[in-house]
Amino acid sequence: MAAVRVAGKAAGKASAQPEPDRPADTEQRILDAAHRVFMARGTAGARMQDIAREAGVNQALLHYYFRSKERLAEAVFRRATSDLLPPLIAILGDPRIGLRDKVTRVVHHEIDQLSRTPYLPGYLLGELSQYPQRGEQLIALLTGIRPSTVVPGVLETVERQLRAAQRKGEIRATTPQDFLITVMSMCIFPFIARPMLETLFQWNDEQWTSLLARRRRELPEIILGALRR
Amino acid sequence: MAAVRVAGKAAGKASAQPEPDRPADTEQRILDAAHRVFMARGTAGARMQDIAREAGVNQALLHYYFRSKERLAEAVFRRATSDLLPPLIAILGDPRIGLRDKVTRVVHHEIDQLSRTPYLPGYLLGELSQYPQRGEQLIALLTGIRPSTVVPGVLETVERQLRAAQRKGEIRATTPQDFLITVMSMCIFPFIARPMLETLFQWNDEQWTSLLARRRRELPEIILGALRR
DNA sequence: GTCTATAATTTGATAGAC
DNA sequence: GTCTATCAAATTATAGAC
Repeated sequence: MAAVRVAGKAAGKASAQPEPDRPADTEQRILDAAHRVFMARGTAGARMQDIAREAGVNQALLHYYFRSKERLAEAVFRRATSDLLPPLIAILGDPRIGLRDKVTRVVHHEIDQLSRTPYLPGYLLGELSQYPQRGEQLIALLTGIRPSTVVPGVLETVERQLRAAQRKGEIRATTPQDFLITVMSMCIFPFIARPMLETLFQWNDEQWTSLLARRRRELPEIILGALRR
Repeated sequence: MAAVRVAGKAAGKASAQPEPDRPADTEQRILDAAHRVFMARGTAGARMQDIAREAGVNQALLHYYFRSKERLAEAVFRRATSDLLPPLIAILGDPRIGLRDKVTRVVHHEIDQLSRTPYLPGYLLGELSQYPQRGEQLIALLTGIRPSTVVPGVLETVERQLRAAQRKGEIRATTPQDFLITVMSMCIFPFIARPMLETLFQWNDEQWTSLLARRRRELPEIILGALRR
């Protein structure tokens, strides 16, 4: 069924380890390889054999370290969300950062991050819609263990700032949820839709790069404009 | 690996056919069933056996009508894009519809359509990132056969309208591609991100419905606000 | 820890009766 | 056209040597 190729970086030494290039931490090598394969093909489409080849080991080692494909999938999902969400929450939840500055920083952070890991959002959202257990995993990750106070905290902070700006007549009335959805939509959607956009608009890589640079620059004003009354 | 359940409507008579509820056109029943299963689990995660059960026939019949899973996947993809894109193009490409009206109509159409088929965008964009051949299928569908003039036509029309509005000082300078990406981001992203939003915000169905109604009402103004200089 | 070989299961596809 | 039975290949997982 002719699927996409996995992004190269065959035996790249991503992490830090003494050895010139060989062993490095095997478990880490496997996790890195799994990350790439799961990102590119999704959990259902990923093959243990491909991950083994990508990691430069045999398939049995995958089971030695991770027991089963499901466990490996969980580990990859955990790492993916850890890479993406905490920095975002740190910015959004910081009450010392004003609204305008906050929007700018989030836009820049998201576009920079996703430029490096373009498959990430499609993978994450696909996982969340296809496997209900990932939702619980997400919650668990955000909290340590118990029902989250992290997100409510962020929402409260943002709400306070929105209300203040609204009182000053700078923006229309809106909920923090709507605000966050707007910001995320504008930042993330183009990455998920990239193949469609390239097809519809007959774009090459250069035009894509140019779009990203333009939106990185203009999105903060566009989003703030969308909030004005 | 515990995947999502396929949306019910077990033997629902979606199309038009004389028979009370039984045979109906078998090929159509299979395609409907395949549509539901592919939407919910993606092509890689879909199982021919599940589709057969969903259609109330045996697995051999699937091959009798569609030859292979790949062919069936193509048929589903074709139908999905046919449902989604042409109406959108009809609105966007119509030069008689003014910019403001156009945004409103697109927002309403998209949110109404996706409320009925919430899996559609996630499925489509997932397919397009995972199987390069879908891009060509998409092009072929938009044109009949040869390199498309449909999308360029839409872009030209929209660009003319954007330029006119810009000359009148109503909006900032922007490309039709940026404009369309903004509109699509705002309409489509929440549907792809729904499981994440429900998890992060601890939402139930009612709160989701309420969000959709609110955004259906407010998005046109928000988007037009985003365009203002 | 890592390998080779192989088991066990799943899954797409076909043969052939009706 | 539709079914049952079955095949062949793919894929996850394990046994056991080194």
